[in-house]
Amino acid sequence: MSATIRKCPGRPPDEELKARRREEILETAMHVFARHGYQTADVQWIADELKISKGTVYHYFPSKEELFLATVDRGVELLNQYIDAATARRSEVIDQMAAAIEAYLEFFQQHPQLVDLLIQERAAFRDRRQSTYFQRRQERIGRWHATIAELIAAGRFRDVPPEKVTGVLGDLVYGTMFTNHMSGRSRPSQAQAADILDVVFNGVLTERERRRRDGR
Amino acid sequence: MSATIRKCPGRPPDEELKARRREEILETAMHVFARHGYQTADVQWIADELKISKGTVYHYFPSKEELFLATVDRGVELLNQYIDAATARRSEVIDQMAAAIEAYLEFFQQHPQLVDLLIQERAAFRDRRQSTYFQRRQERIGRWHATIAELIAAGRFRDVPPEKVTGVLGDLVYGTMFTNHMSGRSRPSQAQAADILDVVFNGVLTERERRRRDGR
Amino acid sequence: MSATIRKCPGRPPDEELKARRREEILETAMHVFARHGYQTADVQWIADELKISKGTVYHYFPSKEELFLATVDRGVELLNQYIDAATARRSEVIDQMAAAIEAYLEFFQQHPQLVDLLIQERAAFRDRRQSTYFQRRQERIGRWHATIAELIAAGRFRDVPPEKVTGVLGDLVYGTMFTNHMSGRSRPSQAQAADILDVVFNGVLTERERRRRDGR
Amino acid sequence: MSATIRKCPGRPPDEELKARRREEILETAMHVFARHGYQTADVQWIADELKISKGTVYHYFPSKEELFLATVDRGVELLNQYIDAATARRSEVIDQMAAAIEAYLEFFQQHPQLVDLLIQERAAFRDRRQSTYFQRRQERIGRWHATIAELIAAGRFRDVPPEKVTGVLGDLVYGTMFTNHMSGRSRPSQAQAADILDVVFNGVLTERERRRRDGR
DNA sequence: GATGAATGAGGATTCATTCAT
DNA sequence: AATGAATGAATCCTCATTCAT
Repeated sequence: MSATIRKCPGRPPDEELKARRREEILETAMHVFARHGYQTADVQWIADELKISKGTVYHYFPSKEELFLATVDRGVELLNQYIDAATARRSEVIDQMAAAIEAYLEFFQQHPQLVDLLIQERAAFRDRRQSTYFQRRQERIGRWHATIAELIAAGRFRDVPPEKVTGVLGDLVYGTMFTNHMSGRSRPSQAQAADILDVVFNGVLTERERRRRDGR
Repeated sequence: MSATIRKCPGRPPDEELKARRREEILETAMHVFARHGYQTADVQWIADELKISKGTVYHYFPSKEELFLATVDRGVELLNQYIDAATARRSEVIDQMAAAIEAYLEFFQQHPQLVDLLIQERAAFRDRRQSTYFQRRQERIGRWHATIAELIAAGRFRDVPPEKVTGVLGDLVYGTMFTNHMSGRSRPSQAQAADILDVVFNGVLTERERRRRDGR
Repeated sequence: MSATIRKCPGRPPDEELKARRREEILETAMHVFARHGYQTADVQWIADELKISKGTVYHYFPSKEELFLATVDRGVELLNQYIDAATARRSEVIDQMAAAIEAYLEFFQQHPQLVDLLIQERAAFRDRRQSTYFQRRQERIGRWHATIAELIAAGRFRDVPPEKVTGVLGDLVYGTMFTNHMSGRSRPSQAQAADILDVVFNGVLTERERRRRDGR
Repeated sequence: MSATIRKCPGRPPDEELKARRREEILETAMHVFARHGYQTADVQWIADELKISKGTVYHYFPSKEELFLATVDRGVELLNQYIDAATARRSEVIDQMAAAIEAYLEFFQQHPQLVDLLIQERAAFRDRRQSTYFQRRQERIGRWHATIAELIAAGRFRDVPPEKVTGVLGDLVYGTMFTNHMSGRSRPSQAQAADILDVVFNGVLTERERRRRDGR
């Protein structure tokens, strides 16, 4: 299959098998780590579930720690891909923003394990590692700043610093997602997204009250 | 601080000492559990820091687990007391709401260990226990529903379900607090509270855009 | 039992028990390490032989490595004490020298485990540690240099550098002891000492040959 | 041996290549085992250093143990060849004896790994195997007994049992060589040989003292 | 022949908990 | 009550060896 040039004798390294195995291990590891926690989870359990030996797991990942971190990386990567896909289906910017929020909540509802992985990451690597989630968030937030700046220029958003908007919205979806899972709340993600957007777009004050407060 | 001159003979049944010891242990446990995590933290470390023996810790708490949970309970209790005190200082309802949000963020900024305790609680007792934080939140949220209903009745808040408001606000402050600590963000809690209130009270849309969307 | 001043309540640390246990563990460890080798030996085996738990062994020694090194130290210490005791029983210097050699060989014949400990030490800690044996040898060799200088001054030893004599003799007894154990040779230590002394004192050449060679 | 049809085209049954490979593996194994010890050394490391696969190593040697023992054998064989070559260059018997001692010390100074191999052999195979070194020594010692008997007959050596002389000399060079490496002593092997021969040939006592002692 | 993948037994160390004093 | 000693279950990782290709 692989068209790699081999020296001559010997079993050729099967790159495809390697990638498949890696993926299988990561998938299983996600469930195991999410269910039992990083510390409690035994690498043996992951091996057992895949019907491979513990040694094989260590063949693909040098340590339990690396395996865990790769699992988190993969989770966050999948999340971002999901959001990007959803966003790409809309043309209008405000629609894109709404789609992103909805996709975000939806993804976590479909993959609740990721929430626990994020918690485990912090719990176990508190001082050794900056959160994968926030690292990626940092890399991706810029584009939304630009979008909001456009909306302000177009007179559609109030003239507030774009960082204020992304900050509040980011914290809000993050808090919503966490609260969902830690409190066992289950509401359709569409409805949740709608609530968020209603409040953040329109505010909760009546127009009268808003004017009254402006006047102060 | 403690003026106890204790010596061997004839000790009175000193219930107060007992309570003080318990409190000291909880205080130390909070730091140790927050810094090292529930699983990693060694009961010996807590004993060492207090210059008592491990056996003594087990005198006051039947197990590491109970000690940890008591530590979390105490943390959440202190948080709520802090919020209540701040709220009590205002008479106007909207001001109270603002004060509560500010106090919430302030408390966690002053006691970042509590954030980690909440994470550890979930990480370690994922399926055995409902989160202390959300349990208490549940008990306390009702009063805010009433408040908001009043504000709606008074024409100051738009007529949306009070649960929508508390839901969004609760998730938002929770997410803000978590993000602060997990991403290392440090912004004065007053400014953060102001941002939150500006967005949630006034929304981000301009009046023109809001009308446009209403028309749709 | 122990007259130590105790702070107040609590079980007093039993220093005597502690020392006894340490000694017991070291004694057992010597046999186990000598028989099975450092790497192969399981700390559990030492615990089993003493009918204590592995945890207890780790209570007294922080690691297998430290336990092993303490075992070697103790062995070399006992060797030196044995030699010193034998030497002290003689008044004449040449007799003392002979006694030291005999005691040296005797000790190793009685405690063959120590030979293996020395080998294991080198085998396992080749580059991390200078040999305990040679460290102590270094500290103790000086006194023999002085003795030999006296013998030369008294016209009893030929005028050769004392280091040459201690060097050759040291290497010779070391080699003899090692050879005994590595080749399974068993000869009474007295006879061996006599051979060594005969050769080193008198040389192997006949007087005629010696003169012939001097004349060259 | 196996008559398997080989894919890669027309390689001759190259027995020479096979021998060369074996030799390369032994050479590398010597360094690796000497540096890291038998137990610690990983067969993978040997393979890595040779840029071959672990499987190939197992092609040439059935087990780690056999590989190690072959390595020791080769080392002792080279030692003996070196000594024989040096001895062969002298015609006079006492000169041959001196040359053998010098060559012995020289070889170990040039191949310090062999010392560690000998130690490792004992450390790891304490009770399973008699030392390769002493086995070969046993086979070769006879010729020296004959030589010494001749020297005694010729009136050049004192009339002592030849075994006493070979015993003391053998132990002495062995001890010297070990001490060199275990204590980090570095002295030119010629000087060391000279010291050994001076003491063993002439003894350390003065003639007067020798007579005094004979008279006792 | 040569290789890379897979295996799984084996061992040091930790630490919550118990208990005698 | 307080202490320190003792316990032993629990778990990560290594690595010699086998084997399919």
